[in-house]
Amino acid sequence: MSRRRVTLADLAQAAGVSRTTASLVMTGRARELRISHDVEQRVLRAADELGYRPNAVSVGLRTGTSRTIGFVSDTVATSRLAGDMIKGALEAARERGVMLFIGETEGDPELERGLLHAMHDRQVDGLILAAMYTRTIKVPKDVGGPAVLLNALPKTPSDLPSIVPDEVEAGRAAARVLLDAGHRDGIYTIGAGPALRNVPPQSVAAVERLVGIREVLGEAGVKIAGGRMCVDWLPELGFAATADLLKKHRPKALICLNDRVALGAYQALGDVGLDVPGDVSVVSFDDHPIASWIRPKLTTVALPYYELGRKAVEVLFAQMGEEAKPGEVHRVAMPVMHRDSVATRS
Amino acid sequence: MSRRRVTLADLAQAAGVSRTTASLVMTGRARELRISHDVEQRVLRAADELGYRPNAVSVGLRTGTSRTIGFVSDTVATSRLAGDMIKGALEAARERGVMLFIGETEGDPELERGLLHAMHDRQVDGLILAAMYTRTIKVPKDVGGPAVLLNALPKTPSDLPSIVPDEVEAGRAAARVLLDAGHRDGIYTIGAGPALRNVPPQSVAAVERLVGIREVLGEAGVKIAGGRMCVDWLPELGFAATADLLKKHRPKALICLNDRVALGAYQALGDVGLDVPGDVSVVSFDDHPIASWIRPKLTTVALPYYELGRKAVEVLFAQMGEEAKPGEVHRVAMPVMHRDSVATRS
DNA sequence: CTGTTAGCGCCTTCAA
DNA sequence: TTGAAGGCGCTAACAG
Repeated sequence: MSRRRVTLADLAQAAGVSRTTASLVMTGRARELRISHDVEQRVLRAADELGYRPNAVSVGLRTGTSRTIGFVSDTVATSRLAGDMIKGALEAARERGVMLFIGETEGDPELERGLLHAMHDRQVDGLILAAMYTRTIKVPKDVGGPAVLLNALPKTPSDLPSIVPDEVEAGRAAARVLLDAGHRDGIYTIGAGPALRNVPPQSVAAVERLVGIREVLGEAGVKIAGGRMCVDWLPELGFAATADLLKKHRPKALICLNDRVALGAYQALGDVGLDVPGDVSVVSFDDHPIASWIRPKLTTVALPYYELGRKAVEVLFAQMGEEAKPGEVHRVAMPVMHRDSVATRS
Repeated sequence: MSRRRVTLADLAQAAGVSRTTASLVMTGRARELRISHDVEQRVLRAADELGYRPNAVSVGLRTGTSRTIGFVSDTVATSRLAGDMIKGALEAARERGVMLFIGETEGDPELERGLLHAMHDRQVDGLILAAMYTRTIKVPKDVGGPAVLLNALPKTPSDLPSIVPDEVEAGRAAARVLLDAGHRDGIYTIGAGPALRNVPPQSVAAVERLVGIREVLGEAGVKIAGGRMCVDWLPELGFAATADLLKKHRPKALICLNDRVALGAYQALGDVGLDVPGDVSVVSFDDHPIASWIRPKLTTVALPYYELGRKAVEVLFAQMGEEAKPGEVHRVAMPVMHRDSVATRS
């Protein structure tokens, strides 16, 4: 018994019609072209029995379309945080009957060129250019065809739409969490700030979060008491920064610029016998898995990875369908995860 | 200026040769078929100038091969731990000039069928069937063509090769770490054990790790003092299990069945004022990122995700090339990450 | 050594 | 309402 795929010709023969007719029926244009109901059923039945499936490669060659999009990232696929971004993209793609190619550039322009070529060679219908952490990227010039930037903004003006988390609003939300809990003083930032220039290099998240924080606090007439910057948002550095802060100050609330930093802060706080949230409230950003693993569970403003991924393919499809507004920036809301690290002050 | 892709015909015309000749040159068979050096150079130059790239879709249709493999997982792509698996596969694929389709089944057989179809429709050259955590899976029967199981073993005998971490050896290694540090008693397991039947359902890792642990300890004439099982390896459950253990016992060493469990154990130990590793040594498995974030840094036997991914495509290619031994199981070594959670006993 | 010819499987005018 | 024919871009026999 032959394992060869059944082709349209096989199907046509089995149904006793021409290939054209079979094709028409299979592409759902039987009604439109007024093919007899009888013939239509015959074809459909034969297709079912033979297990006919159109060869996507052939269709691709013929139509120039592949129902495939490429997901190219610096290293997002491997980022433990951002697998959800792919998951979101994957699901949105599946809903549209589209497959996903993935590739990583490792930040190497040479690799990036190669990948983009390999994808174009395979006639991808569109491209998602993703970054592991939110930042500005240099848009490769050989992006032929529809593309969107995911978790990234173009370094130089570009027509490509961007999908990014709404970090400014997240900053506002974090500040509001503290305000709502009655905090008015003794608020310090860890990881960046308190001034806008004290941010890790390249990090748009840092400045935008800070902007939001300062805005809401400012409106409420509350001053940030101080802060410590970390060149990288790692637990060790968060620990060091917090330990250093504690040498001179007794904070009542910490806004950590992300969860890994917060983990370090927890450790430093613990070392000097300060209780979270009894003595010090902590808010953070990202909603990394550890946020709900550490004790007390961390109240944090979540990075909406899954939604970002979904949105990317939605925008990409809009892009592919009509002409979209060039360079539009889509901001995805960052939800607050209320947990146990913030105490109410009277 | 036309943006149309340069075709072989264009190239042939520009070089003043036939399409065949151009094709021969471009596929590197000029030497073999003794095409004049002069013509070869002319074609190569023209190709370079025109930026000719063969249309992979067309090649696919013609040759039936697509230089593409499919990576299908239950939900590994999104698993924060296992992004490295994809990364490994991605790199090994890139080295071979192959692209990766990815898809997730969410454990839904219906989705799985659909995905497999979609991939076959696109003529993938091979399939990687991956699981998020090591376990036995039901091999779908419509896997036409070469395929390998990644981080999974077939539930019923199958011809497909498997690539899995060498958990038994990992268990041995963990036990040796303790033995080498002079531990001879007061050793408890957390997450599973001490008996082989006390394991979370479905988890092959649990039983294999336990087997290795018991083997080495047994050989050294050391008895496991006791243990606590967790139905799922989560920090909370690790905490609860350890706290419960501490009500009755004073362990000198803990073998946690994975890092998340170990995190919970740390918390429980801390609560009763026990110091790691001063009072209690801790070894664990997985090398989750938190292992190096918590204090003291956790000594753990690493899950070789990256290597697993690489190996999967290596085996897949071997599979595609020659006939491989059916059903072979490839075990990838799990390296010990020596850190600070184990103290030497005199 | 190089060119001609014939498809791979499908879709799409154009005729019948 | 259906069929025949051509071609997407490429490779592989087979001639010359």
